Amino acid sequence: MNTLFKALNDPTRRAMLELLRQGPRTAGEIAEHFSFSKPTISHHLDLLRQADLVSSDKQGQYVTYTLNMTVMDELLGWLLQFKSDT
Amino acid sequence: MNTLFKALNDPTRRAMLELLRQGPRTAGEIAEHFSFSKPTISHHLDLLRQADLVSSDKQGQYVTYTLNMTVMDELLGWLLQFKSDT
DNA sequence: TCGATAATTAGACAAATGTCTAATTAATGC
DNA sequence: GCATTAATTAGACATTTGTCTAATTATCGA
Repeated sequence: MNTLFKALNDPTRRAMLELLRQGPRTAGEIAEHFSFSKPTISHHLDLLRQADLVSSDKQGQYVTYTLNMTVMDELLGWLLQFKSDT
Repeated sequence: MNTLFKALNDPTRRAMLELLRQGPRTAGEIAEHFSFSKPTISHHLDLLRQADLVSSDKQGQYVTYTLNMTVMDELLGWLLQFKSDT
């Protein structure tokens, strides 16, 4: 839960998730959408992966990142706990 | 959105929200539940207020904090955007 | 009016975070 | 084999964050 909120607590990473919503992308393709250096992008992607928000798959020299929704459900559950009994 | 995720990105603050789920509490009552100094608690409450996750009401020397769910709906909406078209 | 209580503000400080450049690893194609 | 390309790792650095103690503000009760 900690790593999840940590991963979400950055506008760039949230934008990455919204980009990946359109479908899997390689690290390079993701990097093109932002004006940060490749290592910075790589670092952000790493944090997203740590939170299990994305999965990565290496094919040749390319690494493709894919959105992983299952962990979002955990967040959804946490959130709904507040809505439950008002 | 930024202040919201920032506010949620701390276990103590999330625990505060869960505590307030049981009903409004004064700053002192909230402080009793944690082993941090009062100023630290006050600071956390301030961040929650900045994110509009809680509202504060001063009655005499006591300040009562109340959970405010409306902003959670914003987060819920952001979240559901991912669930929408899988 | 004054001491006690509730809470916040001010300021310091270590730890975590986001960014960069330089170096490294791994795969491709000639 | 070697230059090129994709991506990550390493390390540095400024900024932000979470915590503390000390000081301040505001209210209560006698």
